[in-house]
Amino acid sequence: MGNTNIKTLALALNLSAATVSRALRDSHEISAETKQKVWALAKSLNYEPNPSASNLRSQKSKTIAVIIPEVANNFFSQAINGIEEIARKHGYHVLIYQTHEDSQAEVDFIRRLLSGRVDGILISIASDTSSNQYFKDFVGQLPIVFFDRIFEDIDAVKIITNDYESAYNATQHLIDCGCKRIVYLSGLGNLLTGKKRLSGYLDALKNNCISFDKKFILDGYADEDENRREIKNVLITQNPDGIVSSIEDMALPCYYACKELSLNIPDDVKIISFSNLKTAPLLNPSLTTITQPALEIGEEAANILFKILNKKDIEINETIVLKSILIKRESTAC
Amino acid sequence: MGNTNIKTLALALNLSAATVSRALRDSHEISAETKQKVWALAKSLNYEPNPSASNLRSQKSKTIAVIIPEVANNFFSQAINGIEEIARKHGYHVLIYQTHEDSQAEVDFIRRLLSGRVDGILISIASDTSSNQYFKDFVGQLPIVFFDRIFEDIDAVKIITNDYESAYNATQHLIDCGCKRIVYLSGLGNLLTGKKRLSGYLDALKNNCISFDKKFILDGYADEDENRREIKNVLITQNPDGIVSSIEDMALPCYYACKELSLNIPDDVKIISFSNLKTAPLLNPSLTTITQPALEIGEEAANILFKILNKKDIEINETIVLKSILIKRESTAC
DNA sequence: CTGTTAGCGCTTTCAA
DNA sequence: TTGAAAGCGCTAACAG
Repeated sequence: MGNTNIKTLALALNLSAATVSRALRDSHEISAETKQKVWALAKSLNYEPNPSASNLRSQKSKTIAVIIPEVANNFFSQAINGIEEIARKHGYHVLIYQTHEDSQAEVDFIRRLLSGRVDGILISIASDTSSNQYFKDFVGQLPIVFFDRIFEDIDAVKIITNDYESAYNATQHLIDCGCKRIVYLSGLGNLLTGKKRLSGYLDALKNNCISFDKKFILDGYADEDENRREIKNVLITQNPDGIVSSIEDMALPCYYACKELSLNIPDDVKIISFSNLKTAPLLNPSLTTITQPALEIGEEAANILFKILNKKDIEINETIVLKSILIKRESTAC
Repeated sequence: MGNTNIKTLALALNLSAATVSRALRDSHEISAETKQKVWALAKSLNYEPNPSASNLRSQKSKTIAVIIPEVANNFFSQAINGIEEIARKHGYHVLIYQTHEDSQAEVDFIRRLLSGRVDGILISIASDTSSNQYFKDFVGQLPIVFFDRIFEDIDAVKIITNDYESAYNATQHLIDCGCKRIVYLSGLGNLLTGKKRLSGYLDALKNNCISFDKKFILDGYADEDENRREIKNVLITQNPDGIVSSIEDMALPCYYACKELSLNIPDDVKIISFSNLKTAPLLNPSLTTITQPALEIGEEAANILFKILNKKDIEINETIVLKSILIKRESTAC
């Protein structure tokens, strides 16, 4: 909108547009004197280069896209924070796209982004996404880094957390606290994340010779009221003394359900949940949490993307695993 | 990146670039037959128009910028959610910029955005921002809508919440519950938001003839540990029976401080806080909250911006006030 | 060290 | 209904 452009500057200084352009980019083939004059005028006129023109010419957008299920989510908003930080350092701009777990929206976003609007993509795939076929087609067209919700067999860098281990440790923690009947609140079942967490839970049970009934597993992720009813039902019929919640959104209805049934937490039932709600364990010490390093995941993902953009050599289908933090209760066990 | 462009299509179809361009935009001066051919080929080749070229030519970016203090904040992430939603509906893209409360960063972002990178800006100003002079200069250069953290005397649309009323009601609520010594945890003191909240608190005290000591007001927003220490000190020296926290980040250290001093909440001290942590009042019923309609604020702000962009007539310095929700405890009072 | 020229991909007169 | 041509603002060969 600032209507001063290179031509304006060139005209005012009796220089050619090319010289002005070079001076602005601090080219070594321009005299110090000329540079000073150009910079001074540019500054006084609040000149800002037109990005469309520059991008069109250079075939670079200085912009990356972040495609995620939701912004208003503790994990993703922290990840964006990290991403934005790193992008800023590199002088890049950050576009945000929410899929709301809709894989069709996801595909549409990506297709539109293949037009040169961005130089690279950071993505955490929708839970709804069933096939990686589409992704396989477009990986290679544009630098892309998957984070948290990834495809396992795709030719791209992936950043994940140690979900199997975390779920295993969480379950082991409950077992160590004396739990015998441990219910698992499932979520993101389609995704690797969800599968790994489930395996961790199952293996911990198995390795401790704790009996397991498939009724201990409750699939969720519908509406909250329904989840609460379902959980209540499990609490009544299975009478668990421990609960592992694989997603934050299930922990809360679980908490309510316990209250409704006058089950004391953690005396009657111990709850442990994956959650990036920083304050959860503090506001309510009975809710032990496994927290993913969301900020670091965002930073790492962005750093890798910029390495790729800068053509530093990168193992192109490297998988980087960061560690979640298990926050236990301070005082009494669990 | 998709290297098919209008020229490719034109060549393949024995048409001119102009005709293809018109066909793609469904111009009425192109025959149905030609349009079909163009569309078919475009689809089969996954053609996507190059936005830089299109933007350069049309002087429109189909992009808006959101400038906020932090993404990883319950209020702002929900607001972004609303903004992204509306932008999507209009076929617009959303750029995110975090100021981290640094007004210099804020100014830098805006200056760079005046280059045509975006068609409009949605902003919630940094608490650090002292003067609106810079903003006065650039308002008018680019459509801009202020939300939540605004300048009062600036010639632009502003979306805010009823902060005075909310703080007044919150304080009144505590008074109705029998509180006599009500401490106020301050934040965002530079901003209108902070000032209004403080006034609401003060007026409620005054109108109820409740004694007030300036020691009842605690300024915060440094590091959390220090806040906790300060609050602890106030709890000891002022012996309050009620606390109004003007920001979410002060409520938590306040909660800790009470615990450390073995003060029972809400029996000894009742806490009420501004907060967009959806689960706060549920995880811990003793923490009553005033919740801003963050999603709606985002939607409203974006809607107004698009009205401006579409040149619908808009009262250019209209101020829209949305209402916060006071979530009281379900069971016993306060 | 600086200028001339061409062109990135698209849209839009203007002319046919 | 279609085409030719110009130009958005910037950059990069190439020439001097």
